[in-house]
Amino acid sequence: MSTLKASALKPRKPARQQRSQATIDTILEAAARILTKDSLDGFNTNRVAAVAGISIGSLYQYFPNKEALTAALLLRSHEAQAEQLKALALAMRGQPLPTAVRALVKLAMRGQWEQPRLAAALDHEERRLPVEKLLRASHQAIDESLLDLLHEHRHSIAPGDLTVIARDVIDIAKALMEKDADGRRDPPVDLEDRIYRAVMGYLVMPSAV
Amino acid sequence: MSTLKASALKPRKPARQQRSQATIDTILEAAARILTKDSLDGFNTNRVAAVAGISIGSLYQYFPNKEALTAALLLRSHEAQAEQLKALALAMRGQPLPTAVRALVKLAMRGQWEQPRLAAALDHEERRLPVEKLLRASHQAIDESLLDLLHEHRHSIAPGDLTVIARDVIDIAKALMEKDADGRRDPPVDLEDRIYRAVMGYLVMPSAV
Amino acid sequence: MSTLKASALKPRKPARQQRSQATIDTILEAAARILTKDSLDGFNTNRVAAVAGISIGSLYQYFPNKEALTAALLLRSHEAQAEQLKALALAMRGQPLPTAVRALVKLAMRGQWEQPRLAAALDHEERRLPVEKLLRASHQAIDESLLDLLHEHRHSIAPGDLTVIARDVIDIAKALMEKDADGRRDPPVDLEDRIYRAVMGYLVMPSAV
Amino acid sequence: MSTLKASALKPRKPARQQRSQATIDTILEAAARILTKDSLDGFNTNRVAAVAGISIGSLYQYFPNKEALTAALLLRSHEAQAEQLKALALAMRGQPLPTAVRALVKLAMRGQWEQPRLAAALDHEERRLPVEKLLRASHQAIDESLLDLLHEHRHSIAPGDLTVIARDVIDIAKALMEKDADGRRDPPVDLEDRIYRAVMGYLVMPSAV
DNA sequence: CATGAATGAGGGTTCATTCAT
DNA sequence: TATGAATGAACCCTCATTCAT
Repeated sequence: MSTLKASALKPRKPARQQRSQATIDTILEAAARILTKDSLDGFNTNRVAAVAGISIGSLYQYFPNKEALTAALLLRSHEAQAEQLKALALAMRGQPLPTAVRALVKLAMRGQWEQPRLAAALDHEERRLPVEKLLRASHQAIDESLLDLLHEHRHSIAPGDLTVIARDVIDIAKALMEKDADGRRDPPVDLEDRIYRAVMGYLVMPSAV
Repeated sequence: MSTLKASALKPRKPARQQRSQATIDTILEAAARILTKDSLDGFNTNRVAAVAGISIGSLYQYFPNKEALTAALLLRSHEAQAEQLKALALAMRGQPLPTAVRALVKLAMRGQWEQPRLAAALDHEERRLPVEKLLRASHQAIDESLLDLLHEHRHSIAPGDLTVIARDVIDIAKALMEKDADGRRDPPVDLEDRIYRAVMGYLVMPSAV
Repeated sequence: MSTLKASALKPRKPARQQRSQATIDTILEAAARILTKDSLDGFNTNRVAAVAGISIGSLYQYFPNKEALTAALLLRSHEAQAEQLKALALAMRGQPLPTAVRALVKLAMRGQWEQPRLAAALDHEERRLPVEKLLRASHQAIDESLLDLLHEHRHSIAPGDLTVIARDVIDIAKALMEKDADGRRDPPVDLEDRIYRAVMGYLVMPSAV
Repeated sequence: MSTLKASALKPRKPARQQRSQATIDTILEAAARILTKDSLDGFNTNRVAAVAGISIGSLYQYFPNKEALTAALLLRSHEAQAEQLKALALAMRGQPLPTAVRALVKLAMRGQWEQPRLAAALDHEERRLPVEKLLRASHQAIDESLLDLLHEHRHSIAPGDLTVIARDVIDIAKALMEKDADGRRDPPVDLEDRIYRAVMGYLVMPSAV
């Protein structure tokens, strides 16, 4: 119930030296590994430091508190997604909408499926922490790529704010994946088709009756 | 990281006197209130007892551990949903599909919107706890009502396992609501339309291209 | 670490009515059963009441606190032992010492072995609680029977205070049994012989070199 | 009634800095002091930490749970005993049996008498906890020393498995001491003689009539 | 800078005992 | 008298965070 200030989420130092950056990466990878294997249970700073092979004191040298560490993880994940999406949008230029959506779904599944617990945990933390400002740039980049992807098909898409539509599409895809990902080792064979169906349906269907 | 056994989630007593049942209700209401206001942070047994105005010992008379309390909350919520859905399915018999879907969306929003944090917290806990068996009956009832709702329109719906479709529809609706519900006081005006669009789109769109 | 007063160990009422006595017996039997199966772990008043099939309130009607219940159990056990010993002493009159000691060992083993956990728990509690006064009569009766048993052989026994000798004999026998009884289902075949040997050795051996 | 696993009894850290080892010693000494003064009542982790002058968190850095602390105490005590016994066995080589037994009794009394409640508590916990594996080495060392002590007198000792005999001897001595040690400040004057008598009697007396 | 020992507030749970019905 | 709901002190234990070395 502790109230957090967005300002507390910034990493502690600019880390201009490459040794620092390497340590930070090690920490973030350790954190990601723990979340991947154990979800938010078992995700504590002492454990992260241990898995990273550094002392707990060092961890706090780079992150002023646990939330900042989580936020950094979140930022990293969003930046990676933004980048992938950007590449995808570029590659799909000139392709028909179904092809583009298929590719989008595949991308989403690749990211989410490999580490369902990590993805779910990050999602959860994104809601809990005041990270809006921190992630704004990534969110915008993601929005832009999606707009880029959708804009050339805007005439095949039912009317509506394309940005909102883009975000909804992401959330719909995530929801279906999270549900099915839970404990399983492999995704159900029909999952990709169902997500495709949901996304395409949403895009094509007019919202008013 | 503690591993839980499903068997530990059962409530403790059959509650013979009505005083007991009243206490149980008080506890569950206190728990729900805390989750509504503070989400999972601040949801601890001592606080629940304090808010309920009872001693911590009393809480543990009725629930063998915190998880059992959460599970009871979960069960209660699912049972309520199942009941509402059943009534809805009955009322929508003979109505055209769009009308039925509209009604479904309105129902979902009413449930979710009033207590978005509670709903999100319960969702999260449902994934974390081994409650499958406990909730099986409710899940089945929900499935049946949805099937009931969809079956008469099966010819307007793209082919696929209707049960899977029904569940996906629920998840899609939930996802859009959770995202928009987060901190806000009132739902965005267009939310209902967007959910309707997503659900109808999923129902109508064939999954294979 | 609570300090106990011997006066707190008395049962609450004289229990002149036979219904009361029956309830008391039920309670004591439940307590004994729990100690037999689970040792001191799991020996709590609520559980005793539950196993006895009465309410916790009723239990406290007959025993002012947990210690009083334990004390009653202890008394009962000592009284039974005293009685058995008395009978044994009588039966062994005129028998040679080895025969008497054999019989004594057999008796001890019968009592101890059947319920090793109960016996150990009671032993432990006897040391912890201020029950000396309460058990004095039983202790005296036991001493007397042992004296009775030993006195006619006093010329075969090494010199020393016969009462002290009698008590030591009991403790020696108990020690060997408790050690061997621990988890096993059946006593080692040689246990009786070893106890016999220890007891006879102690009796016959002069203490000074 | 909680079931314990032997694996949970290991200490937590290897204690790299000497500060750690000092803390561990402080903790163990505090624990021993509490058991010495108050027996198992009042032996709780918070109190141990308080008496040790450290925080409760520090205690749990070194011992994963209360049982592990108890086990460490047990191990320490057994190791000390093993060492003393070894020295004694060495010193008694070539001495007549009565001399050796006298020395043994004196040693046992010194250990037990000074801290009768500690000794009794440890005995009790040794039965309750799954420490067999942990203490195996110490037990073997003790057995060996006793064998060493007894073997050269095997012709004066009644036939039987010398190891079993050695253990019985220990148990007999302990039993007499525990009984007499209870609350008293000083041991009864005749205690040493009585223990000597019991032990010698057991050694010399043939078990079968 | 790195280390890791130390801290202690916080939170889950038990169980002897009381008391209104 | 019996009942059993309610009480709360007492424990066990975790983990984010600090700070002396």
